[in-house]
Amino acid sequence: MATTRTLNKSRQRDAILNYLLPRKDHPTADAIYNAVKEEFPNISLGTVYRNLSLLAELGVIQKISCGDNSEHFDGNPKPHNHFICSECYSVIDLEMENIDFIDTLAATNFNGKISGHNIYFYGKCPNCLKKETN
Amino acid sequence: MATTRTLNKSRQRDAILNYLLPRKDHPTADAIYNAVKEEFPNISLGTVYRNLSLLAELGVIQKISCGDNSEHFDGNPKPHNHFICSECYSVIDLEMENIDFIDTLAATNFNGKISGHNIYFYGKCPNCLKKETN
DNA sequence: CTGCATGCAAATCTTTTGCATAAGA
DNA sequence: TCTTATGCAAAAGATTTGCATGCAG
Repeated sequence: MATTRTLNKSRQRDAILNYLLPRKDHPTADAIYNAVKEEFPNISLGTVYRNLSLLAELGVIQKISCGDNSEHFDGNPKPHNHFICSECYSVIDLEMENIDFIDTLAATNFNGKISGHNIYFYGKCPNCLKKETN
Repeated sequence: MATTRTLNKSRQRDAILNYLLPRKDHPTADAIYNAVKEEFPNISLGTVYRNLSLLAELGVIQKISCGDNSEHFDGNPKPHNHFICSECYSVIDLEMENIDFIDTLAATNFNGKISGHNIYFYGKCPNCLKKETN
């Protein structure tokens, strides 16, 4: 049988979500922990991790692996593309036209089933680019 | 001044590289460690990590973050796209036509400098797909 | 009440690092 | 002999987990 998951209301989970949803950057669990701690001084890192995992599983938020050895979280669950700065590892949403047709291109000569993709563009972010010009 | 790096020959590094280069899968550092240990019973995990990082920096191999909380390594340094199974997390090379033009699409409305991209397609790998049909 | 959620600490896992020694040039 | 590489163990980070307790339904 399928796992039945009944969610109780939780002030902590709400706070985590409220913090993350309006953000444009993509904080780590630890950053979220430190932010939410201002409202809930006793909240624990474990709770933050548990809720972030839960929310990601439910598809309410996204988990992003950008290669700096810690997961980042994105309050926007809809598929979209990211830019990761090779220098400072900041993660930025890219607003670009839909290119889902690449799934079809990828499916050629592949025996598995492709259901989507994540694209990480890389290079230098506006900030690092500016610093460099100095 | 630029950092001058003089590489000595190293049997261990060669063994790591020889193990990785012909592979089609994308093992983790630990998997590589266990494999190379058969030839060098005394090799240490630290040495494996040090050499993998070094080789990745030199552009001889690639480091791949696929979201399972450990880095995978790809003996093919040339840009190409990967498929990651949502179920078993195996990482598979995709052979598909070049779609580098998406960099240009992504650069629209973006103030940073885009120098490339990594695409991770996801879905079910041939193996998991087969099991499911049973 | 009954079960889900939390806080806390300990445990895991992955990766990095310091240091004394070994190997390469 | 001088520098780079290694092995080992400890350290550092990130994430997970066990458990007793607290809160929601």
